[in-house]
Amino acid sequence: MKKAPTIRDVASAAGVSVSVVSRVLNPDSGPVAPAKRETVLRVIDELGYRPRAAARELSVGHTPTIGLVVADLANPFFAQLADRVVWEARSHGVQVMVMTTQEDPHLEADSLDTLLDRSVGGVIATPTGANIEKWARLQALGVNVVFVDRTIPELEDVDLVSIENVDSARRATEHMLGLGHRRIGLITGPVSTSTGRSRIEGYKAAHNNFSISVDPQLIRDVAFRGDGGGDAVGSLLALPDRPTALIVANTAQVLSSVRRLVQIGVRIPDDLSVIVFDDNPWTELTNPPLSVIRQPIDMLAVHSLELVLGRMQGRLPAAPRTIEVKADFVPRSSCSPLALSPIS
Amino acid sequence: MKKAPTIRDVASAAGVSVSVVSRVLNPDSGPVAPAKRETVLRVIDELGYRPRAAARELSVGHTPTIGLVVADLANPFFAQLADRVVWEARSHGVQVMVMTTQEDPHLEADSLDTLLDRSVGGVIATPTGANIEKWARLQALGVNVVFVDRTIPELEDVDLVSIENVDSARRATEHMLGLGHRRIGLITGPVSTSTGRSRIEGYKAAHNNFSISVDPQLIRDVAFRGDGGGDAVGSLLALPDRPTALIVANTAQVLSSVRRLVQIGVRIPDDLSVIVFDDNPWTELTNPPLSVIRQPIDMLAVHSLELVLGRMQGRLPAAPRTIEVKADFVPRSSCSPLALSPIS
DNA sequence: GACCGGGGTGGAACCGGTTCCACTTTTGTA
DNA sequence: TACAAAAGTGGAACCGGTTCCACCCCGGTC
Repeated sequence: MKKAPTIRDVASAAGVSVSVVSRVLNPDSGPVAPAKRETVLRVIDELGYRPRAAARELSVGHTPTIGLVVADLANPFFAQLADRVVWEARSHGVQVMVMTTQEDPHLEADSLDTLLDRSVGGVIATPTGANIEKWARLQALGVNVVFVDRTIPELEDVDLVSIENVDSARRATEHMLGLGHRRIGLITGPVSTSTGRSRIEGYKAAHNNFSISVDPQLIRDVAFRGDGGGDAVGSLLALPDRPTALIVANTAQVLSSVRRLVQIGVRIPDDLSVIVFDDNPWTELTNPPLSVIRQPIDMLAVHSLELVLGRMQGRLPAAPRTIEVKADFVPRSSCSPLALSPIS
Repeated sequence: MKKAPTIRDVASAAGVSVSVVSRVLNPDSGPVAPAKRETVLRVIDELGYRPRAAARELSVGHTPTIGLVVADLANPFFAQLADRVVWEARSHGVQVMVMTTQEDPHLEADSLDTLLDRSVGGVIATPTGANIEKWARLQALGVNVVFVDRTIPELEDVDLVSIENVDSARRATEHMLGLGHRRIGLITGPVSTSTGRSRIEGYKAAHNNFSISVDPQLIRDVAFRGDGGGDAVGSLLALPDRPTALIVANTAQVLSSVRRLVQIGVRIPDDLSVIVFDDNPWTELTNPPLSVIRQPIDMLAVHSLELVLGRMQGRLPAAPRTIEVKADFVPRSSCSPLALSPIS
């Protein structure tokens, strides 16, 4: 438990000044004679010296660190996103502080304070939708903010990386309509979120294209947390004129929804055609394998990191950027044409 | 982008010295007249002042931060563990830096360096098994290390939190033996890991209890990364005298293994009885639902955090602790008795 | 009335880096 | 050979907190 050597220890052991050691540590910060550089490097190695991040941070005013604020690591979508972001960031020499909000605005506010205290240069986040003034403050203090997956429309000047939500929902819906389905249930995120609204928009657009009117009863916007998906499944199937197809467009509620379908023994696709958002690893292990809208998580991670690092290095125009990546529709076996004359 | 106020700004705005502000910030560090405390708190609020973590860290020499080093966040087991640890830590006012190793010793070494640079007080990790001297160095520098799930036997004085690996594997095996199975495949982690060895030990113990000899061909220790699980499934089923039961005791390879089973159309449990380690959310959505050994992730998280925080606060005896928590066997529908006269 | 004790306060050193700047030495060129 | 430019170096201030310590002032005690 001996204490770690400091830059001054290195300097005196190498017979040079701290300035020289610092310049060896940070190439391009000034010239060092090759011979001394050698000596210093050797001493550093011998002593096992490592510069302390806090000291450097204090003096330069910021850290090569970004915050990643997601709702819930237990959700595979966020977990994979986090994995990719951490991984990509490392290859850029950037550390990531992962924080979870559990969709709770208070926890989100806490996380932001923490990140602020740590002087992170940027934040990648899936915002809960609240804390608008807090996000604004963060930006005012020079922290670069990139939202991923969802956004807060009230907030200007924020970069956004997401999938083409409207289009993805439209395609899924049109696929069902094309199979002859006319009553299509939609389970999506809260209308208070941008994704919730966009996906409903896509759903309606598809109906519009097919000149079919939309039954509002079939649209369920449920919270990300809790068991809203399962409950929505229950109540949709209890409808007098129950849907023959279901689109689960709420990533966090897919598991809950599918679990309920399995529990009540719905036969897929005979009783119900199903498309879910997000290609979790298990979606092809169910019986039958589920057709999915696959969010290209790698792309989301890469682009958001790109944006936040780009801004941190000031090599991006000031105007906020919105990057929408295409989501693939992966047909598997959970959708079938509507039987021409269903039992009625 | 105005710069954030410092403690000196607060001090002069409140008409007191920085010492007073600091004492207000850290109660118990000295007396402050109630009236001044009020003033200072008001000014802090007005200015939106927040102490910078780096400055404090530099001064006190350590941070209320721990590192969490796991193999792969995309694996639900680690993701949930991380989620719980982050969550629990926050309630103790402790930040968590999540790092992933992808089972790569180099990346692990990198992560440890980073954590060291940031002066974390403790580390919770699932070690790759390498970097022994690096772990030792970390400890020598006063960083408290707690391993979770697996350990490195060569390393003394490290706390460990894991499930009862030997016992869990033994119970799963005995369950199969009790159903009449005599050829039971085992897919487990590398024998270079403690979990790999323990689970093989349990498997053998069960056979011993039933006075049945073990066929080494049926034991496959495969790497955590890659597609070793699927390959092992393939080769086990290709055996002339193929197993009638399979235990997948390699958490990371469960998905790969089950995917292969589904691909080649093995009927479970008719063709093959199956038990897998780890109750991923999807294990009850497969057809049929899988019987699992459920690792109590919450307990693992709580205990490891408890240990690391306890050590950081110096309120634990010096001797290393090993905490083994019981894993539940959750029977579902993927095991059946061996048919008395199989096709032969 | 002298003395002691303690609450309350501010000055200043310190933590371990970075960076500016003044200074010396080397190098290159006329 | 002379002299400017460039390379190399070290001292010291600085980042923003914490903490030690000296000091003041007040009340209580003999």
